[in-house]
Amino acid sequence: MSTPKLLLVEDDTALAELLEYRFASEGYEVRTSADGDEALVMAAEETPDLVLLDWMIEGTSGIEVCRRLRRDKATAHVPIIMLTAREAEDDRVRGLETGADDYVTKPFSPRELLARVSAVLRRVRPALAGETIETGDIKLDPVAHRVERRGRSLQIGPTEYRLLKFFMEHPRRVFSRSQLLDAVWGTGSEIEERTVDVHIRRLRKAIAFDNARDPIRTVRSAGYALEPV
Amino acid sequence: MSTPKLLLVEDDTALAELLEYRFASEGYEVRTSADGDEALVMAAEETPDLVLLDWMIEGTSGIEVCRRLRRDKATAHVPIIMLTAREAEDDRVRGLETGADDYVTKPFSPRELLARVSAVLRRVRPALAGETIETGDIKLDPVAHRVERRGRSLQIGPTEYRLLKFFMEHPRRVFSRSQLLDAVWGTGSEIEERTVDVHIRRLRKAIAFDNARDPIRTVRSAGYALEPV
DNA sequence: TCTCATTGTCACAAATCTGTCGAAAAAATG
DNA sequence: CATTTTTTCGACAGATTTGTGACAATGAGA
Repeated sequence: MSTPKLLLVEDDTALAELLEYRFASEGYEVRTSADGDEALVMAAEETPDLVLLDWMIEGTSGIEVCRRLRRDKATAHVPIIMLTAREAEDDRVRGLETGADDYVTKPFSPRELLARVSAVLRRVRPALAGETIETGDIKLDPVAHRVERRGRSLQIGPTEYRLLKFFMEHPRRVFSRSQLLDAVWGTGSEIEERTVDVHIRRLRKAIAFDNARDPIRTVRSAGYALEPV
Repeated sequence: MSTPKLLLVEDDTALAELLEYRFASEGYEVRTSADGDEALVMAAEETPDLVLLDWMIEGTSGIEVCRRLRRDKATAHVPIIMLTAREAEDDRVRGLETGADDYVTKPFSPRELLARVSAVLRRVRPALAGETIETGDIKLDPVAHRVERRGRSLQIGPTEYRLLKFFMEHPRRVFSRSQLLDAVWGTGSEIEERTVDVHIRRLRKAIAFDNARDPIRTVRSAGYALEPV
């Protein structure tokens, strides 16, 4: 899974370190700069997934950084959350008008900022916020109805898709044919149990990949299970 | 340009009226409800573009309304801004975790809320804010009502235009025929579902380009999606 | 009024999916 | 090793779903 990359622009060293630590421990990759111009260079070097921008930094002002980020095509669509002083409503409004996506007023708790960051990422890049299911090397995006393995997208039929999705929602667990019929075909479907085998085979074929190991395990006289590769 | 539709859930009548007035005069279409359950019904009737949700309402609580909005497929992706009391940080964090996009703490100025709403809409549906949207090599200018691909402008009918615009506002996502009917033709239109197919074909034809890949993906038994090329 | 673009439906063709069989293969059993 | 049980595999006909061309109705603009 890709770890979201944050760019933190904050000249209060103590606060910066605190945040860096918290975000890192939540699985984010954080790069920090205390200076507006330096931050712009860093953003140009490696486009971050989200920018945390203190409004009151020395040198190039926050609002100017925001504007320049928006102007450059590479960073024009990177979400920006600004960190502002509580009182300055004007700043906040101006920030939103300039193109920031959001703000958090100081003092804030790291926990709150985390929730905010994740909410914004969820909006902008669902895949980063974990709306997709990942099992081993298979990724399934329910919103886009798309399945890929090792980055390559797979061609997969409707029933196989539902079957795979069900398996991925409950990895490692063994399901009997009748359980699968209930879960995937719907309760009370009058379908031959053997038919499940056929769809398992079709699913296997659909997700087969070069010589990668088959992630679907047959449990003799019990059913099938998906084992993350 | 289309006027953004807001749903305001607020049981403080005075505040509700104030906001209604302000937003209306800024070109928004506002529907108001003082009650959670009623609000859910209203949202189901006509999907709003954004929900303003007071956290402390009588009856069904704000958090519950939020959760239910998220659960229903039709409203799952409608942005929600919650209005909370200043102190309750826990509520705010919980709200963001439940799926709200944003919050504003009371008391707030209408001006600030306006900026916030417009920021969220810009992020989620740029076309509502009058910005041009770009998806892959297709560019759509909602103000000029023009579409171009790789610099060359495309001839495109009204319905196909709305369809494309909707797709471009939600790239990659799969929409069923009935969702498309609701979104593009308007709720409750009594139109044959298969008609969507025909317009998809017309749209495909309109945006076809030399031998460029067709960006509209058919998802069998599910619907259609726009994939950036 | 006439013209022309647009719209919603339909019917048919094409593509794709589904559930079942029976034979072959593989795994347990004794 | 022979037998029994269970799973895999290939094939196929019927069913669903989607693509496409044609057409009549509608309505805006000349």
